Amino acid sequence: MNYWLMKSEPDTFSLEHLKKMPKMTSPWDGVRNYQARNFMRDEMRKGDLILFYHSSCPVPGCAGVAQVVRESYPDPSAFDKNSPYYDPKSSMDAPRWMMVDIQYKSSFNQVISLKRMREEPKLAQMKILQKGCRLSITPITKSEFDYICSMDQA
DNA sequence: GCCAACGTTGGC
DNA sequence: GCCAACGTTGGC
Repeated sequence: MNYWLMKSEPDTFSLEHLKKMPKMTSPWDGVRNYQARNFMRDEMRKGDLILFYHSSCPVPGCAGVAQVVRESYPDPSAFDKNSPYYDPKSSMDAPRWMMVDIQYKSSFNQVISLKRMREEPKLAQMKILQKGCRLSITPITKSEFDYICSMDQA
């Protein structure tokens, strides 16, 4: 099993939005970055656990946990001319963009802020903390995942 | 709103 | 294939 951190802007799609969806599942569409696509296409497996991270908001940080429930398939928003994620270079025959479906698991009692994460030497290797990292999906280790979950009790 | 950092594009 | 220009991300 793998562990991931996935960023979302809560104004657009928050963990609460995911929780309120029927069946608490949602397609993770609109990713238009090759590295992030490759992670979804090649490495994400059903059952993988996800730290759901809120970015571009008053308190950026980890809001809770979600899980991969469907492995990668073509992102239909790339075919939709009316979608902001439309990409004319992606076709049904040769889909360029892939996505997965994720499901709500749990919310932390309080957001584990980016500020707190930076103060933890054990988390220093996380890509999200590296200067200039803009990747919306990054792999994390089980120990990083577990450690952040444990910070919720502290 | 600013701006550093990064990915993508496109001319050559 | 290089690289300058551009657009986007995201913390502050």
